[in-house]
Amino acid sequence: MSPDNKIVNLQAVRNAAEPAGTLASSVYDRLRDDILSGALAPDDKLRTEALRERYGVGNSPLREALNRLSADGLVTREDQKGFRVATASRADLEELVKTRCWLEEIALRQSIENGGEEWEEAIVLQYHRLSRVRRSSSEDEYVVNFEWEARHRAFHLALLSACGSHWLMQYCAQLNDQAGRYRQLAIIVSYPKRNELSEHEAIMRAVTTRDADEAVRLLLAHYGRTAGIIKNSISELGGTSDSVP
Amino acid sequence: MSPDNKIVNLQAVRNAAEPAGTLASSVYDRLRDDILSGALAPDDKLRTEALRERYGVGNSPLREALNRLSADGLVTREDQKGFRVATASRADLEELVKTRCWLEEIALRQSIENGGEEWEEAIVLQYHRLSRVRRSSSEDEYVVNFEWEARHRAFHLALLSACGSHWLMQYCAQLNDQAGRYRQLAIIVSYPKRNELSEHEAIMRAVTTRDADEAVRLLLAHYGRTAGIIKNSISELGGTSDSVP
DNA sequence: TGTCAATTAAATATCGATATTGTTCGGGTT
DNA sequence: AACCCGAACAATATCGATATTTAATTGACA
Repeated sequence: MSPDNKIVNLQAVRNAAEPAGTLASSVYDRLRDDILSGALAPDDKLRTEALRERYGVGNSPLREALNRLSADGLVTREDQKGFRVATASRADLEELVKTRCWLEEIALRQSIENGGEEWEEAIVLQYHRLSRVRRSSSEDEYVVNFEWEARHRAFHLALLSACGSHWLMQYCAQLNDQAGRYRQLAIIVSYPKRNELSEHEAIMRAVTTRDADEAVRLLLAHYGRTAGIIKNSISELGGTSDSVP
Repeated sequence: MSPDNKIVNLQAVRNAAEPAGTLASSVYDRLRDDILSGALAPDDKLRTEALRERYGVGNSPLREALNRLSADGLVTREDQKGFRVATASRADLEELVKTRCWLEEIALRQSIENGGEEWEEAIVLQYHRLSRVRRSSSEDEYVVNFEWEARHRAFHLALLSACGSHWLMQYCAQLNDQAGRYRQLAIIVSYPKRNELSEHEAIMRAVTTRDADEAVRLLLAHYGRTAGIIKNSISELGGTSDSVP
């Protein structure tokens, strides 16, 4: 009956560009984008009053969205004290990258072992889609391109999608989003010249050749390099709270 | 300033026996217990009307609790259709155990590598606490003993607590809870005679000796055995919906 | 008579305005 | 300077109104 709005369970896995049947879901999506894109800075306190005005909604849907986001680890919640954007620090980033490498190595090896034709084709498809959009919306300066973000995410998740565990997929998706937030925070400082596309292509080749060791090596190097760039380009992370005044 | 109610972020890591400052948190705790103990059966649809009456609260706190639970994967949510208790199946159980073994092996090895005195002592302490309570509240038949559940959880998490990643800890805690739910679902059928305490003791010994391979072997065997028992004692999982009529 | 479709009725989720409760911050007192 | 009190503010809870989905019933047609 319902067309395609039946997302199973994992809120974190849903794609960004959906009609969002309920108002709460819509606010969830928009807030999520604002946090991931850095429009809402780490540690900003999220006053319900301000947010209601910002998104033009009532209390209930906003609160619901915030609760879901706190589940994703994008905002923190404290009883009687409200919500704030999750903090960001060098230590957190290192923990994040470390965890991501642990989990994605497992997921990737499992996928290579178990994945069928369908899985391989999905990767090729997602790579193609990724290669068709530019990283930045503007030519001159960096302006976040949500389409690129979505496709980048889709490509990386496709690599892992045959791991055989919904749980692990969900976790990887979550860590992926967190890493995306750090990327946005850092990229404002330095718009990288690195040709990421070739790295993605190399990963795809190793994967479709079923060379697990090589694929893992490339993937972890990919993350390590990104993490290095981020760390270097960030003097200190934290609340430059110039949003939602 | 605030005494000790400042749980960082992970709702899933919090202990069950807290004052719960806000109503929503209180409902969250109670609902969680009801699901983990099997009082609310898998796939039961959670009608807000019934639940509001059951817990004597209004709409908002209930909805908030449900949203948090859906983040923990204990309930599922679908736009415009409400909430239900997460389903349970043999396939899900296998996926769960598999994932748990992957993640806990990493966490345990890391902990053994990085953990200090403090960590070791915490394990010994938690083991002691676990050994002081009975599995069942009643002598004759099985009646869930929330104190045992809490300490069992604490012991297992203590093993992993030096892994160096909040993320990984959170995931392990979540999978732990899920496994706990299956244990409850199965134990109703067969109250096991197995002496779990000796297994826990063996794990503790291997860990405190820093014998990583042996510790991992024991831990995974522990989970495998439990999973086997559960699978055998369950004809078919699913809604024997005799709760919340 | 049986099946399918359409319509209606009941149930349930969503939403926003309002009321309550808790937290924070400043001024005055010991 | 430390402490307590009260006013202003923010978060949380309740309730009533609206929109949506699920089911049930009816009517038409094979």
